[in-house]
Amino acid sequence: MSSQLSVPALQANVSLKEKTYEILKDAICKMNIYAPDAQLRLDERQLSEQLGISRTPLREALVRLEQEELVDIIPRRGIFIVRKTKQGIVELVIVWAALEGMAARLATQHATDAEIASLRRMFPSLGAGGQPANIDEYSERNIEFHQTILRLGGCKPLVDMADQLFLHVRSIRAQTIGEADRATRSVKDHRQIIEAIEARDTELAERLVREHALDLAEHIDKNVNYLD
Amino acid sequence: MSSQLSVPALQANVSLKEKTYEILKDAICKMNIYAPDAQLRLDERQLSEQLGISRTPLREALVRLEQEELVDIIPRRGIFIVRKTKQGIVELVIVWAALEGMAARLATQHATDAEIASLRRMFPSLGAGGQPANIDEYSERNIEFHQTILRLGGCKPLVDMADQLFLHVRSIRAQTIGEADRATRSVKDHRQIIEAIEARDTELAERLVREHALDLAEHIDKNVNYLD
DNA sequence: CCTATTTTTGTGGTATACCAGAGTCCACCG
DNA sequence: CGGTGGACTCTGGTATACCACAAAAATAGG
Repeated sequence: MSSQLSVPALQANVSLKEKTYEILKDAICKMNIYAPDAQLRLDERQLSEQLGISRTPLREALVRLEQEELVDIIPRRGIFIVRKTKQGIVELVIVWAALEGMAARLATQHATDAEIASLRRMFPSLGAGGQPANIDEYSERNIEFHQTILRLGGCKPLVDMADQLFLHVRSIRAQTIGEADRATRSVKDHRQIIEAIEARDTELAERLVREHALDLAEHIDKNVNYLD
Repeated sequence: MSSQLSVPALQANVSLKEKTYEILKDAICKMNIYAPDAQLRLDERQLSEQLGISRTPLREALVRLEQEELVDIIPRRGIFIVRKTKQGIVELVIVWAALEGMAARLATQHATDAEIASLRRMFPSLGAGGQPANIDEYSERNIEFHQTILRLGGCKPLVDMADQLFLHVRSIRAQTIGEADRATRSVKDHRQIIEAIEARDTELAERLVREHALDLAEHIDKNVNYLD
């Protein structure tokens, strides 16, 4: 037996407004807000009952979500989950391209060799011909890859802002990643990006990362039609 | 007499939490938070009295400010205006470089000639040798110039995020703009940037804008010491 | 006189009650 | 039958009272 008293964490010192914020954010991100029958309206009183809390911390959580443009609070009308338009999502991806491009730039200048090497460990299971064996795993690795580049830049606000953008793009991502064509191309792009960063080629790394993201933006613009 | 009934606007439909948010944001941005004797602590109850409102809308305003990292709410300790570190500000300027660079890129591709021409009207009064005649006016025009580039990109989140960053950098900006040397150089940079955008040279415009901003970041890093 | 402990006080956190405006529905009137 | 007016209701907005925890102050013990 352990000689230590192990208590089950008991993270009670996080406020209700914080927990509520996390729960709601999670719930909104996980639901398919583009389904035709999606329930976009949130009822304060009903929600507070479901959560077993009063309206006060709930409202503070909602204020945060409103600021992140996840919900829209219309006085005396209601609280609504925001549906992004296609153009809105495309614009967010463009911003992402700018952020990740800058991160890649910084990574070539400041990241250690060991950090850069970690990028290579991010694609373990590729089938013959270089396509990903498992699409779900690939999707996870893909996200991880981009977040790692952001992190290697060593610039915290860059990471934070990209994470924020990611929230909004997540819902659409699953739809675009499915095409085997894009996945194969994506793997190739990623290899080139890694090589550029390894070579400390600042300009090339930035350009490749930016173009990779802008390519996604263009793809969404052309091929996603179930929005709007 | 006018044939139209002119009502005095009556913009009463903005909530207290909104007004409070604006007022506080403004107040925080205008105060010198780096003064040694600066009062960084905010008292909820005292503030609500001063504003003539209850704590509820005030707290909702504070939640927003916390999310923008303008204040830090520490449970059962207090609410504190956040002092950015020098490195923190440098990082924000780096992000800015990424955003404005992307905006310049987009501007070369999508902005109309008329829109681009508006950039030139932004520097009316230069003395002999190209230095700005009036440092305050120059500072205003400078800000306007950069915000215009952001706008010409035609990508709303780019503008919004840059505005957000601007809040945090504003306090330090007045300090760095003063040096005549930098101002002269800045004017030259701006002219080159305008020319690149006019020539629709996407790569050059992006590079010049980025380098201009990164140059500011470096300058802050090297020459600003009254922080920390 | 110093230190350890208890008490007090002050802070943000939460719950609740009430308010005001917008939308809805139905009765009334033309 | 149709349109209009008004009451009703439902929503978020606001005010207020109370709670829990932490820091500070007071006090007891050495």
